[in-house]
Amino acid sequence: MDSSEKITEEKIFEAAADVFEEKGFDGARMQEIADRAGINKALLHYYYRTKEKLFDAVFSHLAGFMFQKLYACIDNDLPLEEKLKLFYKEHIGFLQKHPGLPAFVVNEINQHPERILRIIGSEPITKARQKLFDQIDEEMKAGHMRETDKVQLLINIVALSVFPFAAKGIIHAIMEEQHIEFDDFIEARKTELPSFIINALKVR
Amino acid sequence: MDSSEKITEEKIFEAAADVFEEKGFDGARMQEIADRAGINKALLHYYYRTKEKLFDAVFSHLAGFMFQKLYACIDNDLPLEEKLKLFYKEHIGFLQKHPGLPAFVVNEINQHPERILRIIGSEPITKARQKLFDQIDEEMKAGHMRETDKVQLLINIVALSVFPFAAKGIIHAIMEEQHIEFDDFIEARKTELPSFIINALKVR
DNA sequence: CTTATAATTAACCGTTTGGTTAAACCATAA
DNA sequence: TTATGGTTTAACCAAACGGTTAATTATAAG
Repeated sequence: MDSSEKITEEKIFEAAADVFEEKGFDGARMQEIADRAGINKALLHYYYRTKEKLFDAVFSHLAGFMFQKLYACIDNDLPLEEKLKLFYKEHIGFLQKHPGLPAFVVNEINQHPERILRIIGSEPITKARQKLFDQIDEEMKAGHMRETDKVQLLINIVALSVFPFAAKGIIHAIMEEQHIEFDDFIEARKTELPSFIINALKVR
Repeated sequence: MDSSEKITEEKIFEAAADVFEEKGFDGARMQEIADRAGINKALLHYYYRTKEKLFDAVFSHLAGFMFQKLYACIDNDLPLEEKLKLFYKEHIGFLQKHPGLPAFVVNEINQHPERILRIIGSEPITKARQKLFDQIDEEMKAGHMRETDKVQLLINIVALSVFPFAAKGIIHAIMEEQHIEFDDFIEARKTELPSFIINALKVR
């Protein structure tokens, strides 16, 4: 066997990730995963005993990947304004490279909410979130921003970048009607969103 | 037959709507729809020949319903500030009554984008959207709000109300960790979001 | 080379799935 | 009373599905 080839287990995992992300758990077929991995269907069950086990491996990897990247974009010591600018640049950049990820993760969690608990409660993510909350508290106390509910604000920030990807089918259709390229629309948000949020938080 | 009973076709349609909304097209089973409608499975195929046809009927009804309600909340002659306050009150109120709708519609469109075209391009919806765009243009020209991309703004407005429902599984988990009730979090957004947007649009 | 073990396959299996069929039911009107 | 036509059912069907089995091939150690 060519040693430069990917090992079988890895090929299976990657094919499974592609198929699950495209079609979801219910729509995915073990046969298609085997075909895309270029192997026999029985080999799937040799490495990952059941569809559920294979899915679990793929899902926790992808969901963990997504949340880890999200919070990594927040986890720095910049002042809030700079943090927001960097966040949307990096986070939207990440989503551009993985445009199908939000819809997949969001949907599978909606149908099996228990799957999220390990991931969202994990140590580094909890810490990054707390750090952001502390920073917001400080800047509010210092009078640099108007009084705001921290949790509401966090959800607002994330909703604005993630929603167009989670609802990509709809947004794409609307863009078509407005004669705008989806990619251009997204690219513009990297600078549009920071100023939108910063304005919303200004004291007056 | 008791004439006060719902006619069979309607019972089927409602059961199908429930099951499809809960499990999606791939996860839904014709047998379960029949069971919930209290009828024989063959009767499904008597009224709606195939699963696809039944799904199409349900989906276009639900998706049309959702978009129609969304745009109805915008379609009035109030000034922008008042319009936003009323919009979030009414639209979030609607979503509270149908919390599973966004996730269902968003997901099914992602997997079959062609399904959306009829709905989003329909006459009344196009008109309501154009009306909002005209109003934004006027208020910008009059100097009542800062220069903003209209399409970006529309998506921002909708993202903030819809996202927590489309990603309900995730948001619910985050709320649990923060010891907040999902319903309270949503209720607060009815007033939180208008002031957030209005602030973001203020000239200075 | 021999042998034990791991990887891989073709063929198969039981169950579930969407869908069909033929007969029964039932209101209605001639 | 009975013919009629829409409605409902039990039983059935072929295909697709996730998963298993038993045999074959590759790998490496003694």
